[in-house]
Amino acid sequence: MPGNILVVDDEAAIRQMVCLALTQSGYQCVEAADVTEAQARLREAPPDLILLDWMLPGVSGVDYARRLRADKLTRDIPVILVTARIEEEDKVRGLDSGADDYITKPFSTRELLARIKALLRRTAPLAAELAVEADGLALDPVTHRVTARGKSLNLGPTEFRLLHFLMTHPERVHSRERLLNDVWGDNVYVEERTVDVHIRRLRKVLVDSGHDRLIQTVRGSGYRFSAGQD
Amino acid sequence: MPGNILVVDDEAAIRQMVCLALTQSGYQCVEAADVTEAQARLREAPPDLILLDWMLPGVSGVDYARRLRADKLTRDIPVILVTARIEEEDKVRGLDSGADDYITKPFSTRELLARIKALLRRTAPLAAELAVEADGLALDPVTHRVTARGKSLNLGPTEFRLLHFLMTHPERVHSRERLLNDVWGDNVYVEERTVDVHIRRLRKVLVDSGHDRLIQTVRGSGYRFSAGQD
DNA sequence: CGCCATGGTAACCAAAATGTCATATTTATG
DNA sequence: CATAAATATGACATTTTGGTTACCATGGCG
Repeated sequence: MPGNILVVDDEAAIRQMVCLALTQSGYQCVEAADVTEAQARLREAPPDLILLDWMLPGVSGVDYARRLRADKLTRDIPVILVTARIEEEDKVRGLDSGADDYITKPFSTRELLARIKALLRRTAPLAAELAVEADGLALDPVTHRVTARGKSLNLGPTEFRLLHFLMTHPERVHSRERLLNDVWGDNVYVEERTVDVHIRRLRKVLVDSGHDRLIQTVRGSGYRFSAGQD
Repeated sequence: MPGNILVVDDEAAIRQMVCLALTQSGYQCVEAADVTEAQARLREAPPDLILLDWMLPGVSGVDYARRLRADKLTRDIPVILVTARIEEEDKVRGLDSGADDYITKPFSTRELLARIKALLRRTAPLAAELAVEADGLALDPVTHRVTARGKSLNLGPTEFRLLHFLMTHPERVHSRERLLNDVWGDNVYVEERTVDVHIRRLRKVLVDSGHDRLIQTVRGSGYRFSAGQD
C-alpha cells in the first residue's frame, strides 16, 4: 500500500498541519519548502503523490508541475495542486499543468484526505510494469503473456490491453466511454458497442479456464473485473 | 441536486437574512440557534452543507465542527465556518477543526453564495463516490454493488439509483415528485405512480434480509428511508 | 498480389428493465 | 363499520440493453 507523500509549500505552518493530518492517517510525509528542496527530496525517494502549492517562491507550482510531467522519472507521480482562492479555481482547472487534481485553500483535512485517497486509488494500479494476478489468472506486461493456472492464453493486442486495464482497476465499474478512453486512448473515435465485441472476444478466450466469470456485466453502467464473488 | 443547508447562528437576524438569500437562490434552509438545536435538526434531516458560526453560546463553532467530524453520520457533511475576524492562528486552528471553508463577517450574500456553490461543487463528486451503509445494508457507487449483511443483491439500474438517493438522503420524506426529479432526472415525464412500482421492486429485493422495513411509506406525502425506528 | 491477423461495424436475437394499467389491499375518518 | 382515498401488487407491452455472429476494411508479410 503506497503512502509516501511529498508536501511542497512555503508556509511552514500549513506544511506541518498537513503532515500531521497525513501521518495520523497512516501516510508517510516528506516536507519541502520550495522547488529546489522538493527536487532534492524527490531524488532521495520518489513519493507516491505530490501535494504542490500553486504559489511558491521562485518557480511557481504550476510550472513545477509541468516540469514534473516532462521528466520521465516523475511523469507518473500524481500531483495535487493547492490553490489559494476560489476565484482562481476555474482558471487553474483550465490550465494544462498536468496536475491530477486541485484543492483550494482553505481546505479541510477531511477533504484533503479524501482527494488523496481517491487519487491514489485511481493511479496506484498504474504501477505499469508489474505483473498482475487474480484467481489464477496472471498477466505480465513485460513478457506480454497471459496465463490461466499456468496454461498460456492467446489474446489479440486490444484484448490484452483491455484485460490489463481491467485487472489493474478491479472492483469498479467502467463505462464503455471510460474503457474507450483508457484502453483505446483519447481522441480515438469508435462506437461504444465495439467494447462489447472485445469483451466478448476476451471472455471467449477466458471461458475454458472459467475465468470469464471475472468479467462482469453491470447492466446500464458498463463492465467490472472482480476476483471476489459474483 | 443537493441544496439543503443548515444555518447555525445565535443571532436570529443573521439567520433570517442568510436563509432568505439561500431560499431565493434555490436552496432549502433550516435554522438553528445553538448546538443543541442544530443536533436536533441534524437528526431529522442531514443537510448537504452546514453554515456554522464561530462564536456560539455554550459550545463554540470550532468545537462543534470537530464534533461533527468525529461522528460517522456527519463526517461527510461539508462545513463553512463563519468568523468575525480571521487571523493566521485562527485559520490554522479552524482548518484543524475540519471546516472546509471560511467566510468572515461582514460578508456579502454574493460571496456567501459563491462559496457555498463552490464547496458543494467541490464535494459533490467526492460524495458521489462514497459508499453508504445503514443497518447492514451497504451500497457502493464505485463498484456498483449492494450488499445486505455481506450477501450481494441484484438491483436494476433504476432501483439502484433510487436506493442510492434514499440512502444518501435518509430520515426525510421524499414526495414522488421530488423522487422523479432526483432519481429519474429533470425533464423526464413519467407517471407518479411509477415511483410506487419501483419502490415495490426495491422492497422485493430487500425483503429477504428484512431491509425492506427501512423503506417506509408516509401516507399522503411519499417515502422515507430510515435506519432507526419507524 | 494474395493471405492472414486484427479490429471495427452492423444486424439480429435474447434478456432485462421499465412504464402503465387494472385490481387488491390498506388506512384514515366520520 | 362504511367509505373514499391512497398505496401495494401483479401482469403486460414496450423499450432498452447487451450478447453474438457475420462481414468488411486495413495493413503486414511472404
